[in-house]
Amino acid sequence: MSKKKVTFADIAKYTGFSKTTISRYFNDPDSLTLENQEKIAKALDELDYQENKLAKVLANGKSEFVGIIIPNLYLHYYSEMLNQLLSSYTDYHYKFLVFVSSDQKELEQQYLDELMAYKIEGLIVLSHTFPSEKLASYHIPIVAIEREAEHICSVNTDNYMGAVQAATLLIRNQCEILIHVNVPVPKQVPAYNRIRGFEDTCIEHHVPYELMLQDLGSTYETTYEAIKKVFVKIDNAYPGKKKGVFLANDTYANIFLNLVFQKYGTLPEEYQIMGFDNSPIANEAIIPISTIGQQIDQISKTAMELLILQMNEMKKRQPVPLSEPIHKQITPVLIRRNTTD
Amino acid sequence: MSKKKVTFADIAKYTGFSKTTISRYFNDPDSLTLENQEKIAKALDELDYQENKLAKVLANGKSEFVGIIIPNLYLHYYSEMLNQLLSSYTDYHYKFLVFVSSDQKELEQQYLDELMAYKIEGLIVLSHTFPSEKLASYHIPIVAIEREAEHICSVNTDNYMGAVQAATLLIRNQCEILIHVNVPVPKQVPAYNRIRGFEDTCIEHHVPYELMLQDLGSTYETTYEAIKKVFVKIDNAYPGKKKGVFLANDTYANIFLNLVFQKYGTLPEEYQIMGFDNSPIANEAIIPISTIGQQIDQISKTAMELLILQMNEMKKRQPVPLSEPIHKQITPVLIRRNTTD
DNA sequence: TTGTAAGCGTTATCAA
DNA sequence: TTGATAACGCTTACAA
Repeated sequence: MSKKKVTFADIAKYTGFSKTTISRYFNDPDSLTLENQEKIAKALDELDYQENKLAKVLANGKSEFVGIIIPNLYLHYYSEMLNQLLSSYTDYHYKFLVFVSSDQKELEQQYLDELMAYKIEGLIVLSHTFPSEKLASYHIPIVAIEREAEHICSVNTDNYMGAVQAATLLIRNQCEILIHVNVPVPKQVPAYNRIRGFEDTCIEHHVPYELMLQDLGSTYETTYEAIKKVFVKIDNAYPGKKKGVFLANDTYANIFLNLVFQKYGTLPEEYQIMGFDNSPIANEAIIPISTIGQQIDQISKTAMELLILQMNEMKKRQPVPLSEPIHKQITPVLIRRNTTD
Repeated sequence: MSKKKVTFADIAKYTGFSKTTISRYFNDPDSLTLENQEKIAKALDELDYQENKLAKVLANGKSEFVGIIIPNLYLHYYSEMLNQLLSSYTDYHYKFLVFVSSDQKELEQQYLDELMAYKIEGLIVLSHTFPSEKLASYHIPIVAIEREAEHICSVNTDNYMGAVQAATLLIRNQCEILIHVNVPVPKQVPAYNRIRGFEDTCIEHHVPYELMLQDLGSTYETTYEAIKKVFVKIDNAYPGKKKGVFLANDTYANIFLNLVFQKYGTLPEEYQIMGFDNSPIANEAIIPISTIGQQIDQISKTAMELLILQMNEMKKRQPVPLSEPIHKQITPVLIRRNTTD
């Protein structure tokens, strides 16, 4: 029974060295003779030593913890992002304390308190609950992903370019009218640029367009009904015209496609459909949907690099915080599948 | 600039109490007079005290950490399970250290080492990498979810009952031939019982059936091709017969449905389709797919309860570990949608 | 009701 | 290359 835990003191006693030397064995092994390294290694093994990182953290201040606050794991975008972030362990060995926010201010405040109490070295925020100003006031390394980030570093998809790519493809495919289906996005959130990019492209190419911005429900069922109304409206408004429909995400696009397919038994020539996100549903739809692929792996990688940059700075004796938050954009990729010619 | 962190010693000096009293203020406030409580509260506020849980843990041994090792977040089943587990913070205030396993033995060993080094109080395992015997050897509270768990506590969906429900519905709907599409599941994993439940039900009702157990690919594309072959085979083998097809998950079912739909332009009377999992794709398919719903919230809840049971035991002076691992089953629910009459 | 002092298991500083 | 000794910030007997 390995009841009592063995500590550096035990190893020291067992080998005749001091605790300091044992500590050195772990943190700077080359400062010991090879012979002594082996002695200690042997003792470690024989006593079945288990390290205690908490004690280490208390002594040296480096928790190797990164906090993550994420809105939900229901949307593929978020779960895949979390997946990528967690997978960065292989490269950096940071450990992640993960909280799902569900948008309650008090709860999220608790999360922040806990994260601070556990001495996280950095924080990645995807939730929208707190303004970046408040987050910045914690004075720890932070990176925001796809959210308002005036006062903190951030990584976003280049939403503008994504919309430009989508609209351009629809125009190139001879669509006579372009329609963008979206919710009324607040100006300060990054996704607002999808609307701008779409509009600018249509104007630039002198192509007629319509912006359908409205509440699109919050459950699948309500969303379905909302999109259905949108479909009926479009289908009636532009008979015989080639319609390029750019929907704000793949879930919307899939519903729209299903509605078209159910009415016509196929996807007629006069409909072109583009989604956004490249989530699985775009690929698994009755006809694989063309979409704008957010490069989640790139976003995650960039976010970690940006965070580590700041965390490394904090480890210096005289940390010089960034004078200005750094903002990065990742260009999305156009994924042509079967709903665009 | 709040540079130097304030500790109990500072509060003690400031208020004239001892560190012990400050500690008591947090852990047993009622042992202080109301007046002194207020004094301390005031000091805490004025000095802007930030607690340090790591120091606390080192002193009292209770990390409030639970480790989670999960195979991936790509499958909705896993991401939703993680979501539910993380959400249990609201009830129990355990913090979660999350790792995604990706099935590499060495990496997963690292995860376990880290988790032990951070003194987790308990562990939830969904990955299949290590046998339960090895996990049990760590002698910490563990709960396995939907995996081999001979030597550790576990929570599983009642896969047998799920398959019985699916097969029974297909039989009740007058299917003349029942087909189960699955991969060759190893006997020791819980999902094996889906096959047994299906077979037993068919036999009991004297309904002809076929088991199609074969490799179904590991990417969407290979899976699509594999299911396509299955579809062609079934479609040729039983012309004119009412076929009840029970697929091992909703992704398979969706592909199968798409193939049927593409061939016939609709779902013909002679096809009945059942999936498994109740993942979003079942609902978002061209026709909403009937499925067996895993009660992920129940599973998660039960898992946490089972873990907390063990963790609480460990906190006693004389912990008596469970003599036998406890295994719980959660009955899934039949979700009738539009692919079964 | 409050205080003293010895931990918890490391690392950091300074000496040797 | 190695060792004493004092942190790190909190808890917990044991005393008062």
